[in-house]
Amino acid sequence: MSKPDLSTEIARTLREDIVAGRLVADDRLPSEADLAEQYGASRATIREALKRLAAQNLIRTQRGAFGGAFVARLDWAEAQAQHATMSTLLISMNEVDFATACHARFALERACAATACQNREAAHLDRMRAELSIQARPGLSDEAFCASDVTFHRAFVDATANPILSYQLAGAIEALQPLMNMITYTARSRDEILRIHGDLLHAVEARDAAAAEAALTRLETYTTGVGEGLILSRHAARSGQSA
Amino acid sequence: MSKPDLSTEIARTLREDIVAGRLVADDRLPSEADLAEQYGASRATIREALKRLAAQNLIRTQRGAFGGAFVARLDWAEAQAQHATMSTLLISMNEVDFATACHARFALERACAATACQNREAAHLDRMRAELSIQARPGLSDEAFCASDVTFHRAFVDATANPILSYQLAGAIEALQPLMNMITYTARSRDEILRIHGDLLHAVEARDAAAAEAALTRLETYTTGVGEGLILSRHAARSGQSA
DNA sequence: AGACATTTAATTGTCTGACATTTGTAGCAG
DNA sequence: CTGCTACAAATGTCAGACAATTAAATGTCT
Repeated sequence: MSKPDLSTEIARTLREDIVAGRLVADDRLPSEADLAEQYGASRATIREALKRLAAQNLIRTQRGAFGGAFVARLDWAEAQAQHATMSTLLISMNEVDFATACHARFALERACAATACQNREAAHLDRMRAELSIQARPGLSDEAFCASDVTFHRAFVDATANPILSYQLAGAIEALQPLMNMITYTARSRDEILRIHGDLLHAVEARDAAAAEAALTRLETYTTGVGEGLILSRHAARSGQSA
Repeated sequence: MSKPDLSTEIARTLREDIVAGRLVADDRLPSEADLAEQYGASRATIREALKRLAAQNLIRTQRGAFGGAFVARLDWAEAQAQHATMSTLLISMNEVDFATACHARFALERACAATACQNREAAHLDRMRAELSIQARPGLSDEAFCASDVTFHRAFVDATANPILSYQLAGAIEALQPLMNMITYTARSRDEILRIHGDLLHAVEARDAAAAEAALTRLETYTTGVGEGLILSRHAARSGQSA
């Protein structure tokens, strides 16, 4: 067991104080000078520890008189963004194959179906309808179509009115979107997607969970199929080139 | 738009290089001195930037000759732990009520049922059986029971053989466990839990997805019920005291 | 008294230069 | 070939200084 760095240790201590609730949102930490004295470290070391916490969105700092480091009020949106980038990295680094990613994404989204059908309100339906009409616009760029795709699905999971589900799902959907885009740009048929999105909207509107799940399953099947086809043709092209 | 700190900017630049794949796992970053020269900043500032990246598990540093900062190979387990602590904080800070947390947890876990039943192997069943027998031990401490509970459910989601699902779910399960524990310590009947766990195991063994989902739903209903009861009794106690 | 300008003090952000510590590599001795 | 030593390249830490920022206190004018 190698001894960790001092700054790492200090960061760990402070982090535990926050996670355990000994330091609560908007509490002010001692000034860097005070912390330095308290931990018997130099200001530079303390600052490195604080920067670690800041990178994890556990604290925010303010300059000037009566400034300092404050325990951050971590909100859902911020955490979601962080979750999404971490998932993105994870997926790209571990080279998850498309079928696995696709399966996970829709399994998770199906988990929202029943709750979304139960709790959806008019505003959610409106958001979904708005995105649907955007997606139907002729001449829409691929980028815009994909962005609207994400928004549509986020509106769907938000309809669960469960912030935990929203947080988990929206993070996952955003993280997997680059993979999805990759195939959208080349091969996805917008008509088929639009049809399924419409079915999903109507299912949620009718509070028909089974139909919503069925729509998502169809979307999964379709997307997986397109992806597989692409990979096959790419393999064929590659072996053709390398031969 | 206030200008962000230099160290923040440098961290952002390097992070983008990593996320965009311009720097790839195990690549070595320039030394702190080189980076300082390159960015026109002092070593201290560079170090603060690097510490931020280290806190996000994007790089790891090695001391000594030919040491330095290397792009980290982010693995599932590490990310999962980070995901779990972030979720824990989020839940405690936003004071999610028990019913919402419970519903989200089981909705997500049910999302795994079909896949787990399809892909489960003997090893997964063995792990689940082992935990089940631990949970049946008389005189088992509450802490040990809860720990085994977590392990049991993680074995279940691992049976999906889908690392993305495992990552998402295990993070969520661990994050919600403290809330679950809170009620376990006081009121949960182990017999009922054991019975349902047994049913879940048998459903997975028989590859019966519907039965697995049903077991999870029963567990959700039971847990939610116990939680509600506790909250009610607590409210009653509090109003009794404060009156 | 009230509005506005100025000073002040506290605090973070950055720089500089130094030294301590760690660790792979090269060279040397046996 | 093995083991020891010396070296060099990094990161880790420290001390002290100055710059920049900001809220509060103080002063000033009307």
